[in-house]
Amino acid sequence: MLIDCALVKSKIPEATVKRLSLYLNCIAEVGNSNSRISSEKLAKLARVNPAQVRRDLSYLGSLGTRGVGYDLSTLKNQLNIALGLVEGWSAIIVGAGNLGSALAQYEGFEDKGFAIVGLYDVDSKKISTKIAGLVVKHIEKINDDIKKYKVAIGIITTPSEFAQDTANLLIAGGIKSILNFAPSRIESTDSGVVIKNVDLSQELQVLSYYLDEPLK
Amino acid sequence: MLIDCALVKSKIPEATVKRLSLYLNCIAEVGNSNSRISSEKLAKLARVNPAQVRRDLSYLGSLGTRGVGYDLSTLKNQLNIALGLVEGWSAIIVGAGNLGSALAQYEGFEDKGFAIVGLYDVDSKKISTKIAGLVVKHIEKINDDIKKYKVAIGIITTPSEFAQDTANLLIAGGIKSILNFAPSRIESTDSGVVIKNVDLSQELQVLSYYLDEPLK
DNA sequence: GAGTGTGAAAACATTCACAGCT
DNA sequence: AGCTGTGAATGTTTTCACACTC
Repeated sequence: MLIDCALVKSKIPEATVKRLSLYLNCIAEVGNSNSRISSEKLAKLARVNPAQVRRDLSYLGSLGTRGVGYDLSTLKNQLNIALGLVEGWSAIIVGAGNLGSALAQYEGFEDKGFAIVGLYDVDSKKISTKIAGLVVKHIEKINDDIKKYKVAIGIITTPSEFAQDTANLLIAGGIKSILNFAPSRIESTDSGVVIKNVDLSQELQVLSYYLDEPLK
Repeated sequence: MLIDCALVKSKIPEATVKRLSLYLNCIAEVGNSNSRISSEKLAKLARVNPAQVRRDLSYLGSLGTRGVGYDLSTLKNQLNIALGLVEGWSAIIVGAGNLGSALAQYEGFEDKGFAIVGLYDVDSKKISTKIAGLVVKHIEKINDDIKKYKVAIGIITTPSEFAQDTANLLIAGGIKSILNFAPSRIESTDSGVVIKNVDLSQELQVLSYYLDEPLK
């Protein structure tokens, strides 16, 4: 039997993908005087089990050195590659209110290789003002910009009632994935488009459960 | 044998707790002309399996009626009770920038029974201004307010470099749980305090993984 | 000696499938 | 007839424990 490879990339479990992103954040803060890190140290930073770290990283190949640990810069690189953060995805934000403005200047995005290339609204008071280095544009410019900047990701921070319409607009414009921060859930009208609804109050509700019943 | 009950509350799995919060959001949007909902309908709204819905809700007791479904208002009540959203937790926000302002007026919070009772900063330009009905106060007032309003939850939206100091301040003030939206991770200096680090860029990174490798 | 990489075991989560209630 | 509640089956994730490498 000859080949059975190349195209068969080992799928990384969803739970692991989330932690890879976590690991990247954890080591971002590690001083670069240390050029190495062990699974135990990383586990402590990420508050997970060391075996978990090793298992997760093993999906990226044999990055570590037995008896030594993982080389920090190699690890950063490989995590970035695995998560597709080296492609430099472009994203746009629809809704220039507080949440949109906050995300536009969120330190975490640019650091991770996401370029926010546009910020849109319908409010004429906001249009042409500058937020986090971006000029707010009218939403009707969106279609052109998606093509022009090859935008892959749309971030929705409009009021709830406009979230679905905005999503439809983005999908019609050819965007491939949407992150919705509005509190109402939105649906994809096109199965090729990935939609992620982020519920900012969910974490608070989960916290509430554990506050309420510490015995459980 | 006599008792073996009362104190023994059946623990709800973490994955279920998250979905309970999701279900609550889904049914919030259902018109109240319908007084009932079946596991199948709710499953469609939440995009999960109907059996999942039934299993999850069964942790709250036998809420449904066979052959009929779940009574909507009972369901809402029970979800609120299970998640501890009826205690009316008070929360404060530290950091009156865009993110803090966005959260202060986030529709999702008040709806879910969280009262934001304070908004703090150190910037004298912001102090005494009004955001979302709240007067921004200097952070040195925090200790008194935590006691006065019996604040259970602290929300951190400061720049990264001040997040840990802010957390320490909140913990010293007697707060029981912290939600950190700053992009750097913070640690608890007191094991009795629950800390949740929310990484707004994580969802984007996960999205990036799936954009990058749709084959996986 | 120190720390990775990974089979095998254990824990956890989801889904099926159907008995049982209304 | 319709839909819940739940044992049992299946699938996924975490953890253990140790052979193996540097």
